[in-house]
Amino acid sequence: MKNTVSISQENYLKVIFKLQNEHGIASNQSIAEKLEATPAAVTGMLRKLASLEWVEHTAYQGAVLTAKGQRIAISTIRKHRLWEVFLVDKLKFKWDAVHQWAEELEHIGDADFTERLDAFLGCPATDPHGDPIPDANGDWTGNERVIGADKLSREQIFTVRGVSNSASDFLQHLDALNIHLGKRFEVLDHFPFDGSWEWSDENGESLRISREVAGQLLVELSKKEK
Amino acid sequence: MKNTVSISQENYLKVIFKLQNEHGIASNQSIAEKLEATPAAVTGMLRKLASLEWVEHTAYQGAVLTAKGQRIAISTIRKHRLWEVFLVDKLKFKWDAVHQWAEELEHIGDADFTERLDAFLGCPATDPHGDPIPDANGDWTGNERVIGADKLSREQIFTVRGVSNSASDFLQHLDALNIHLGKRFEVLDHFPFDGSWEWSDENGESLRISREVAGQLLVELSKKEK
DNA sequence: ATAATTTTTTAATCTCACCTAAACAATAAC
DNA sequence: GTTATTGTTTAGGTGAGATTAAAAAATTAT
Ligand SMILES: [Mn+2]
Ligand SMILES: [Mn+2]
Ligand SMILES: [Mn+2]
Ligand SMILES: [Mn+2]
Repeated sequence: MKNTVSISQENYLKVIFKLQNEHGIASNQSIAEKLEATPAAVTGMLRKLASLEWVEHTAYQGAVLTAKGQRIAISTIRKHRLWEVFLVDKLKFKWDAVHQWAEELEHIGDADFTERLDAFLGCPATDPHGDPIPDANGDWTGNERVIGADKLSREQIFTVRGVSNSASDFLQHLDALNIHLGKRFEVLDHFPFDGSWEWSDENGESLRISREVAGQLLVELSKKEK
Repeated sequence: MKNTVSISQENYLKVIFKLQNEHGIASNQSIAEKLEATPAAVTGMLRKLASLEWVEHTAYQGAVLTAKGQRIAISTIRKHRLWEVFLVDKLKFKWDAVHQWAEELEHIGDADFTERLDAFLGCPATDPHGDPIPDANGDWTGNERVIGADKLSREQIFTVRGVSNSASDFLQHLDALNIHLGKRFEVLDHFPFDGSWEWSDENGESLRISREVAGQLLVELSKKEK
């Protein structure tokens, strides 16, 4: 009766959780892509997870987590993000290098371990990419005031709060642009031709931002004053 | 050609390393016991490790690590002990609770990761059980002055430096006796009848130590003065 | 509505690490 | 030096988690 969850199962539950939040249901193919596995492998695992009552699987439709499955997924995400904080804050990794290791560390430790880690890190609210860290009960509050940087208008002042893409090539590009979480900018201009932007930072230095970059940056509007 | 080492393989190499240091060669059965596997499973893995050139396996004799195998084993031991320091120093685990987690954590991270962890922990020389932590090159110096507490004689003054058994029941027993690394004692008496001892601590409190406990405590003699 | 395409499932295999039981070597006992 | 005992290997098999290739269902296009 030891219903213990395997590493592979945790990875599946985590991916299904994220897909389900985006599209309401996780399709076989979308799961396969994220996990770099074949659709056939996904079918097999979904049957397994369904038999464990962690997902509900409707043939040819896709999968949705049960309450129990969601609990496991959120706990894994919590551990993933806490470890990312550890890697950046304590081990001084760059934010583009932590995902791979957190992907392994997230499978280690029980509830007690996780609470110790959380306390040691000072109970951080977000991970190095601005993603919220669920609390020990699995609850969390996303920052509701955060919007995509491609939704801004001229003269708005805003603070960078997160990224919707944590791939290292994107994060390294942000480093090259000297864009990091917590930095404030003002929108100087927007160019419909290519969707690009001109922003200025707090020192008045102006920089150009491509549509691709703005589309994956999450920002929070500031009160009108600078 | 990706010659990557699996978790199971690292566990085998680590166990073979320790057995080989004790007995010159690691027998099939001794490996099986430590890993809680059957001798048949060990034979299979030894064939695999031999084909990877990490051990030399002579049928019916036993296994010895190659230079490459030794490198992997020592690196795993280094990671294990560094993680144990992390768990005790940073996450405030008791020393009897860290082994199980370190057994998993030791398989995570590359050389760069390990050096960051080492630096973060302040390059500790020993783990929470007094075992030496190999350096990044795989070199380490055991404390040559350390002897078993069952080798002491009356009136000798000594400091507890380590344990030769890290099982949690033993460590918890030491906690109950209020014996910890770094604590100094003096030998008051030794009783050949049952091999037990009488020691006194620095406050003059005397305590009785069984043969079993003394046999698994590692101590360092102090200069004659108290 | 039928045909073409895409997605999912099934079926048959694979690898890894393990198991039990039987055969076989090496050691120890007499 | 046979015999008994112990240790090791072989043979056959399991289960988890993958794979490829073919069949089947769902979706989209004509
Ligand atoms: Mn993972
Ligand atoms: Mn993250
Ligand atoms: Mn291990
Ligand atoms: Mn230790």
